[in-house]
Amino acid sequence: MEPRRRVKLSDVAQRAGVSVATVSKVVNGRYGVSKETVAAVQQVIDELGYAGNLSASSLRAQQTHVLGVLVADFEPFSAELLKGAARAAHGSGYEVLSHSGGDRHGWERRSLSRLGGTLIDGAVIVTPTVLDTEDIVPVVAIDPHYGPNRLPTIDVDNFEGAERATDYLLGLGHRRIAFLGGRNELDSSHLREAGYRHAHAEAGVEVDASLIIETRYAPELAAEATRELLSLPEPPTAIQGANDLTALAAMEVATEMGFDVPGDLSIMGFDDIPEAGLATPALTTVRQPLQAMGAAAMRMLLDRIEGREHDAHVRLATELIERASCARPRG
Amino acid sequence: MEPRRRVKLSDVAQRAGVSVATVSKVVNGRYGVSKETVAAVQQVIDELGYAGNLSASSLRAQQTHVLGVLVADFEPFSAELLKGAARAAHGSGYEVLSHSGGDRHGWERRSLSRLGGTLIDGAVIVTPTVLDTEDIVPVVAIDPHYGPNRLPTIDVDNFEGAERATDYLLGLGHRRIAFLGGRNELDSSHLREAGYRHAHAEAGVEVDASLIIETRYAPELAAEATRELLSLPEPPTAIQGANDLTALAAMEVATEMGFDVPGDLSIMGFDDIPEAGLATPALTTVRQPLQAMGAAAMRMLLDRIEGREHDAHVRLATELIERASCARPRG
DNA sequence: CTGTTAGCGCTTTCAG
DNA sequence: CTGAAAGCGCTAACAG
Repeated sequence: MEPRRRVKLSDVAQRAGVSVATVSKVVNGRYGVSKETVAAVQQVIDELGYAGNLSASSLRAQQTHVLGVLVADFEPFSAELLKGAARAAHGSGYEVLSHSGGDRHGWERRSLSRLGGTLIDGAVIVTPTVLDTEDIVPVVAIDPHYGPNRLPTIDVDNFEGAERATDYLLGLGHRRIAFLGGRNELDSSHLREAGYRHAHAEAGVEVDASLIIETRYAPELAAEATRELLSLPEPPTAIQGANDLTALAAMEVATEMGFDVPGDLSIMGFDDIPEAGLATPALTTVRQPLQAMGAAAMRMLLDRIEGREHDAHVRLATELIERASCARPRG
Repeated sequence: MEPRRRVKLSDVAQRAGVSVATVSKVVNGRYGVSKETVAAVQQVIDELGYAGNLSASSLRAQQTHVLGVLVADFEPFSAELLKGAARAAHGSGYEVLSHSGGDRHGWERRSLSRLGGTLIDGAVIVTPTVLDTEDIVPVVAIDPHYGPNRLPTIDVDNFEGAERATDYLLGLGHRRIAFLGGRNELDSSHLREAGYRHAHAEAGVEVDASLIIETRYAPELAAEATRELLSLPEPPTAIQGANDLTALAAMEVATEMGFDVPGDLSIMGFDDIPEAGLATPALTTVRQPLQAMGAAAMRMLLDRIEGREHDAHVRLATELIERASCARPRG
């Protein structure tokens, strides 16, 4: 079968012997069309398998009943959030469309400009870094740059989560704990490092500054940093990653270099993406309830759009998930 | 800051003192604009943070450089495929947009009609059931209804994968193996059941027809079926699910009912979604290389669109992943 | 109740 | 090299 032409409103109109306006009314369930006409038009719609063109209708209509989940990239973290957001949208009468803006700076603003106002009626934005204010359409942020800001926000207590993780390592007896930082301009990243430092301070353990390296959440940089760390005259006995992907990269390098995890080196993550539990050894980490966060964000967006009251900021609890990548240091 | 108005092409044109046509040319890098004009316009674009409206441009232009990944729903299976597809699109010059059509019948055709031709230049469609032919825009199917059909397709050998899984159970000594089927109208589902039957035949073990129940890949139906199965006078000693979600639902019910998995009952899945490895006990299953399948589909789509030669059908290998949910039957 | 008309924001001939 | 004008497919007044 040759690539078929898309069937459009005018095709339906012509076949049904009515105007496009009438068909449009039928499609959108507007009043002011006789039962007979509705039936006749509907019949043709079914025959032809007509489904409205989203670009065209969104350009003209004020609402599309499509909500966006805007992410920098489809990686495990955002994929989990997406699952949760989609679940929360079920039965709401809204469809969900997810757009990956590509990692470049300003992706969130760009995505929003390109889709907002026409294509989507609102958006959940995952980890925006330059956007701190409502813009074009209703927006809810997950784990944004500046912590609770002018955007309705879903996040977790990053400080407390990281602190607890460090405490755990300290409690195991570690005294040289490296920290593979994220991106310092990100609030969540900053807070995780602060939690790490605070736990040390509380325990009266001094932090060796050379053990803190910024890896920008990039696995390659984390791998490189780990190589350096483990080549030190006095290597750390534990590595805490600013997120799971970072920790997992560290684990891979450590294993390659012949270190036994957790025998020679303990590794701690943050996020609890599915890959964390699947790693060998399974990664001990701080769980963010990602799907619940995605769902909460979607619910909040729906509340905004439909004019319901809602909190401006929802903070969910983290949980330390003890698996197999941390143990007491040797000796 | 009050909800800002979207900045449009005409705003840029006005501010730069040129026509919209000229701005459009600059935005799209068309020839026939003087260097000075380009620079001036570009400056205004940056100042205003202009980013073209996707609906509008897609309506007029023949290409959007956006590719769709069309799914019925964002669940673990499609989320994995999406990760792989997105990875393969990196650096291709195409953005990816994923749309969840909602589970209703005909979602794939509807999604394609709504987005195809205007919004997206091509699509990867996950598990289409009614679409078997090219339509509007280039399409690649992952695990479609009718097996290798007229659509370029990515899949795995479902028959062989299921057969191997059943063999494994048979090899462990199981003789009463229940099969929680998927949707019989789906080719992959059909083949998995056929593999299950064939393994029995080869081993000379008769299949008890009352042990085969169609659960339509719905966890609730799988749960119900499991309850019935385990209430039988002579319950099965193993349950093989048509997919992981089904198997996981069975595991949950079995555990609730006081059965020890794998002590009293072995459970086998299919797919190896992340949740399979994370379950307790970890699910033994047949792995489909989901991310690789998503990536292969995206590469094939890119090949089609850019006019490169490519295979019409790529079949990837499955692998039996032995984890902890299967053991020898008691006695 | 139905059709005509005027755009939505943008791209693309086609004149100037 | 630049701009005026004609739509892409659809919706929303507004007449009839």
